Amino acid sequence: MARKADPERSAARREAITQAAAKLFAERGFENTSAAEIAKAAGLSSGSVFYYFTDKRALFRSVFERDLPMSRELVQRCTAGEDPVASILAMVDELAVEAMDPIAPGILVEVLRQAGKDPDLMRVIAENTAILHEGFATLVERGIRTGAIDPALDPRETAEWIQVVIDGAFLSADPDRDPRPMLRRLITRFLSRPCDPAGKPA
Amino acid sequence: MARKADPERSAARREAITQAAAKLFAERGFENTSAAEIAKAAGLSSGSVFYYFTDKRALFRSVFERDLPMSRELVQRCTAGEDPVASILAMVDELAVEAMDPIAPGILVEVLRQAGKDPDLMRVIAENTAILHEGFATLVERGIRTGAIDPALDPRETAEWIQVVIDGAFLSADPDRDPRPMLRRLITRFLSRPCDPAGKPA
DNA sequence: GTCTATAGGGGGATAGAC
DNA sequence: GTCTATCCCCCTATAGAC
Repeated sequence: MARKADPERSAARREAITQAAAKLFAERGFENTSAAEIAKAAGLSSGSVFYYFTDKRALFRSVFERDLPMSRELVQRCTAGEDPVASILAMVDELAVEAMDPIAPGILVEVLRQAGKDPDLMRVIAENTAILHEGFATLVERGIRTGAIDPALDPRETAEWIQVVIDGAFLSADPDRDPRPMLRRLITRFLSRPCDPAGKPA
Repeated sequence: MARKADPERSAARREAITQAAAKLFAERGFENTSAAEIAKAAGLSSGSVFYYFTDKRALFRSVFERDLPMSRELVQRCTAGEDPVASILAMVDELAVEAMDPIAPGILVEVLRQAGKDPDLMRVIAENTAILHEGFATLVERGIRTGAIDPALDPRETAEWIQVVIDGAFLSADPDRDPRPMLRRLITRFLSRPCDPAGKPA
């Protein structure tokens, strides 16, 4: 029985607003989604939205602040593996699964657009990118040392390009189509030494 | 000396508005760019903008309608070559050069967002994508027949993935960095038969 | 054709009751 | 904490003079 200042109920409310906002922002865009619409979708009034969030941009940021712990966990888990190339592919696979979320393309596009206008959001996004970048770069470097990855590659630049390909996959994601097989082919061959058969040639 | 209804002056005006709009839309987004700002940048009044374009969306579309003839020409020129893989790389190279335009990431993001809201714009974009898609698919098929490309690949799906990679490169384009070398590596290896050295192993 | 002025509508954020 | 009501700014698109 909620007494006062129930922090659980409060957190649940915030989360409900964030989720409703994510869906609407992805479908209709930031500027074309009014606080009133978000409030309605979350089952409360527009006044309450501004009780939980100082303004609309803060609400938008909350969508991505949720991702930071997930990215950290993903990198930590994947950099623990033995085989660097397999670990990279595991990371890519997991990120690709997120791309199959129906709202993924919309929300990616929207965040890129808004990041240029909101320095706070920019920081959140940059941190998320940096976390993944570090993970990929570490694994690429490790792969070069073990000889599984082409030593002609620069680890940081290679990490960036892996992210470029993933971003591309997010952009044109189709919930009905699993991007992972082709992503694996792209990345495996991108990383491999000039004439080696990739990883396991089957 | 311009007499009346000078069609040249008129076209130049339209073009000036379109160019100013492209820059501002890319930098600040569609909704955050007012007709007055575009007018000012193009050196006329907001009323005149609506003399040349029925509404703001039509103005946005005009930015991309310019691209259609360019894409057609590009495909025609590149499908005329002898070596299919080299032709694909030539197409990718040319598209990548466009990605080095400072406004490229912004305008790509913006068009993806707006295409979902404006069926007319959607048609323009779909046609441009289709033109490039046909070009790539034709070349992939040709490459499979000549034995230069892995026959395990489906031409249309492969064409889509080439475009995915290009879109990714556009998204994170940096005017100071030439994406072409890495794009070439990605695509060459993506296409090649399982154990062949890519194209020219040097 | 190009301008100025404005009608007309929408929505972010707040005030204040409950 | 949650609501309703509303202030106030901005912007698209048009009207009408020149």
